[in-house]
Amino acid sequence: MENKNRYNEILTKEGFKKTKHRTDILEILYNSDKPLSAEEIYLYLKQNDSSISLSTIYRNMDRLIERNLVIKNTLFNDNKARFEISRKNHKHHIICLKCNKMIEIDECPFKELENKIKNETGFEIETHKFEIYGYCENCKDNKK
Amino acid sequence: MENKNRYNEILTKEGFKKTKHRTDILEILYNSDKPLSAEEIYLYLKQNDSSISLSTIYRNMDRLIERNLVIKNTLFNDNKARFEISRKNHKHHIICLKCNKMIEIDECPFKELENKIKNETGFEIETHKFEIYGYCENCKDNKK
DNA sequence: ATGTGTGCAAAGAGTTTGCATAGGT
DNA sequence: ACCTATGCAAACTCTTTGCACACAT
Repeated sequence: MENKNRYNEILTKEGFKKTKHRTDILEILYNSDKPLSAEEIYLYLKQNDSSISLSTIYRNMDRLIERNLVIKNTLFNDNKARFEISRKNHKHHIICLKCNKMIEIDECPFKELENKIKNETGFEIETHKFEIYGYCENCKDNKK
Repeated sequence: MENKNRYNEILTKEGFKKTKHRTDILEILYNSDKPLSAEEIYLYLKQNDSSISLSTIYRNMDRLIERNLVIKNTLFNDNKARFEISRKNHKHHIICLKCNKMIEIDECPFKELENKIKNETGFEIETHKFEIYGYCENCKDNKK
């Protein structure tokens, strides 16, 4: 956690109060290379001598998502929401169907495609989701 | 529902008993142009003078997914699972963030990318998800 | 001082499970 | 006859909400 003040300015501008919980959540997501569930955030704080209630996490997520500071990710198959920081350069992942290991995919090759689809459908495009699923090297010979 | 026997052969081969509920579910998904939630399937049958319990739907889904006859889709943001028939040529969609209107995207341009990622990560790739989100022509001037 | 933020417990929503009965082979 | 499939109700998991108190501005 190098810079606890990373989000101070933005929080003020967006009308948020700067609370410890809010900055904690944002820092955890900022420093994570993968989307985290509410429970994962909860446990992280617990293991680092802090404490927070799950309802506080969910309530903050709602507001941070509204202001586009956080993105809700439902790409796993366990019906559990995960959250990630909204970054200028978003990332996609490849996810192991057995152990849930995730590796980032560097490129996002969808800019052209989005333009094409915008023209064809008249949609105003906000975002997209793309993830690949399979079995990682450790799991692929032992899928069950 | 043109052909109630579409899945009979497959069901037998996969060790399923041919029950009315199972073929109903498969036909509904087969004839739907979008993924359906368990409740949507439940209501569809109810409105068509049939009846089924939600647990039956969920139990069937688990088994049909195991055999790759059905795909679980978690790409919506409401933490509700949706199910779709597994087709030879899968489709991607663009989804309106307000009214949930979906339009199919014709192409699936990810075959090359999958090969590249397979080589880079060692993953054995099973599938991928890709959807685009935005506002359709009707909703884009009135997002709230 | 005011309004926003928080914890706790309870409520909600979606999904899963145990058990007795019904139905397919 | 056997074993799978189903309905019902209860249990479970994740998320949301009401309320009283705490904290940031």
